[in-house]
Amino acid sequence: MSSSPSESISLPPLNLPQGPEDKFREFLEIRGEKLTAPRRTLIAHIFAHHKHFDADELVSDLQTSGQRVSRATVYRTLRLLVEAGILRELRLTNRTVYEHDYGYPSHDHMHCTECGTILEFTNEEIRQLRERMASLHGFRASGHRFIITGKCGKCLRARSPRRRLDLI
Amino acid sequence: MSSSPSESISLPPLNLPQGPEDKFREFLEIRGEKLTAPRRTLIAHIFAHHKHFDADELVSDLQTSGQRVSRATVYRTLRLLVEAGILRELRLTNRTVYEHDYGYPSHDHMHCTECGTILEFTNEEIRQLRERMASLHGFRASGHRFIITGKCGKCLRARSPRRRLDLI
DNA sequence: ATTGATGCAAAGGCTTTGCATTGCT
DNA sequence: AGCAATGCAAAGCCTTTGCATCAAT
Repeated sequence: MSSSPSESISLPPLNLPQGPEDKFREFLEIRGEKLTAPRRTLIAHIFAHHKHFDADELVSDLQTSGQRVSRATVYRTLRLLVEAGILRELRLTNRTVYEHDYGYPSHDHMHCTECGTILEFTNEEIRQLRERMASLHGFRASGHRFIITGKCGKCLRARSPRRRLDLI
Repeated sequence: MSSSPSESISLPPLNLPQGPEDKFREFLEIRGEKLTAPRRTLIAHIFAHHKHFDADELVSDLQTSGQRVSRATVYRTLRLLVEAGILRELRLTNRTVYEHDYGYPSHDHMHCTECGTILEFTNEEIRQLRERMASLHGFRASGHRFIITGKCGKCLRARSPRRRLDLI
């Protein structure tokens, strides 16, 4: 068996100079806003796991774990966390998911159109390419999205099962 | 004055072995479906201009030009055109736009977060990188999205106007 | 006290769908 | 005739917003 996970493959975290909550507090303070209880609940929850999630999953996960934050607040807070550079928003074909940004190495994604798995990978060339292309066109890049779509190994194997007997 | 256009910069079209309508007819025939009058209206309209557009623009552009196709049919047809590989769907931050795919060279995008301009560019390395990354992770790539976000030259100039007098 | 945050429910976009009607082949 | 497409209006998602209430400084 390979060790390939099924939902989202993580990269090793960076060493955090400060936790995401601190970072959020700082962000809010600058804008004269507050790190309230619901917001802390959310950030704690989000950083307890490393996975891609959408707003709805967040709401129901919270409910499951006994906590509760209103849907409106979840949406409002997600937006803030993205603005703060703590979460990154990823618009996939069917849904919008979020992932950790702060304290996590920059990376790109492969998205399996079959099972929905999101795989993360890093490659330095992409950023270089982006800078090169941007300056070539008078652009100043602030970010990029590079998403490879296709089928993951698991789905490829499932679809064309290449039975053992054929190999005899 | 530079020659930079404002809405979407086009690449030179490829030589079409068959027109987009033929391609669509072929696609539909295989599925036992029909190239009807509304569908022809749509495809003619879409390929009359080369620009990025969203569903709503398409509806109103049609109305302006006296033609009329119901919103439902527009949505249904757009979906078919994407399935047929004739249009490509691009999910930007705020809206979903479509662009010509069939008969048009493959390319990537820069998206100005300031004015919304979409700029197209080609670069061979991206595809190679994509294949390399995919096989490295047991993936079979079927496509990719590479969107560089930032500010276009025009907006950069507008923001920091660097007045002529300063240069004297 | 004052300012912002929360929760609720309502409102909004955008997109899809059920269904009766129309139109091809 | 028979099957699929259209148009309309209604329904569905997901997300945002108005507003009264609550909380924290």
